[in-house]
Amino acid sequence: MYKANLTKRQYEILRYVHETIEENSRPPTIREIGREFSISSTKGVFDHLSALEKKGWIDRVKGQARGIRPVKEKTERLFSEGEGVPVVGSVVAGEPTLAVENVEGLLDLEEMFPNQEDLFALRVDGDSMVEAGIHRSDLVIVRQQPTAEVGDIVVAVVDDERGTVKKLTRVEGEIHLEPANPDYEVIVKDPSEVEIRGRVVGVIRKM
Amino acid sequence: MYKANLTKRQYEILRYVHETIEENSRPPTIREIGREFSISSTKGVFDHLSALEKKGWIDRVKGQARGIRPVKEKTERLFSEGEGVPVVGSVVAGEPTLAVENVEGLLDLEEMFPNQEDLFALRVDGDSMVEAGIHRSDLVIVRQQPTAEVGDIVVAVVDDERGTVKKLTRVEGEIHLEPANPDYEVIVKDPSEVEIRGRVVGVIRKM
DNA sequence: TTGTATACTAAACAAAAGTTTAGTAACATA
DNA sequence: TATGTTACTAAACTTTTGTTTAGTATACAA
Repeated sequence: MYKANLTKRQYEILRYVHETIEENSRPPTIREIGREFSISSTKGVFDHLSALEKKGWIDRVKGQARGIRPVKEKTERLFSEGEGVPVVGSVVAGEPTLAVENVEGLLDLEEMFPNQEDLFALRVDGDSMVEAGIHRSDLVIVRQQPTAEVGDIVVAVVDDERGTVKKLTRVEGEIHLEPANPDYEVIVKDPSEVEIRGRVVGVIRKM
Repeated sequence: MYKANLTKRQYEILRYVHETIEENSRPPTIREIGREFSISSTKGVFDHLSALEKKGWIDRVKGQARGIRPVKEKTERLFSEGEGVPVVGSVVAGEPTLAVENVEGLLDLEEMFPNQEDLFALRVDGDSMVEAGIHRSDLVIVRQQPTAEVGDIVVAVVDDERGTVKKLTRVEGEIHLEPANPDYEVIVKDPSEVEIRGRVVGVIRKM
């Protein structure tokens, strides 16, 4: 056994198929694989594909040109070396930071903030939320919603002004939009005067 | 003219090719396109592909099965509706936040923090940098480097301990690792006792 | 009015690619 | 010792797929 119940040859061929799709947006033909690995008979390659299919790494569309379809999640997991930014659990003295043992996983930003229709990003232009860790020019990721819970950091529009990022609280029937910076004052409004646009669910900063 | 110098039919066929690749990891054959659009003759489709090629939207690998290769950037730009989180410039009263006019672009996290070999992400486990906007359990994006400039926020290993995130300064030949929290003390060390592992280039927080 | 682009049908052909049959050899497992 | 898996060759066969030829019809610009 080589890796993940595959033989070395099967692993190499699966990798070649995966890479060909990445590069050319289409799977290789049996003869292309044969050429790459110097296997003169198409049957030689065919057998490898049958083995890969049996072991659940690929699907095949019978009789069709370039009918190899790697099972996506499995295959991507197998060949994900170097794809994405690795997340390390801790930095320890002596060892190189990116030693394989230290890597806990890959940072999947698409997964953290997927293409959901109700998400948008807004660049922050004041410093009223610095103590909440939201700085000028940070991007806040906002989930669109017309209401929010007390304690949420929200994007709200008040007095026909431009939107502002503040912490939402309620005191005696009034809405308080609290900055996280002593230099700014709490905005106190009647609920009818505040339009809540969404709740901040993430912050991204590039320095 | 329909969109981007294409006829309606050409646009539809290009979109079908694009979507087929997205869904099945391989381009359609000429006959598959014909089936989709009820074009009984392969020549009908062939002509459309020739037109698309001539107009620079696809490349073709002559004589090969599924040899249609959409020109990546152009095609992706054309069909990128809804892909990614939109970045809005500001939130204005009255208008729906995600109105097309407000969208400045799409948040491309892969572009912000690309798969560069020297990047890694580290989850912050203390609160010593809160005043620099780095909170407990934030992910910091770190560029690996053995030295850094004064003023940089760095990941450093001191005294055989686990790595720590601090601001780097130098005073009279000594290295100061300054927290951004008055509850913590500055770490003062001889340069030989400090291993700098990298510089913080980004922060990502999910709430 | 002539040429060019678009949008096709129908049929045939050639090349590419998948599939099958027959067989060899090494190696591990029961 | 028999059985199954791996890893192939060689050759033939079938199907799929790309390509070409011949032709129709419409619309538009020079």
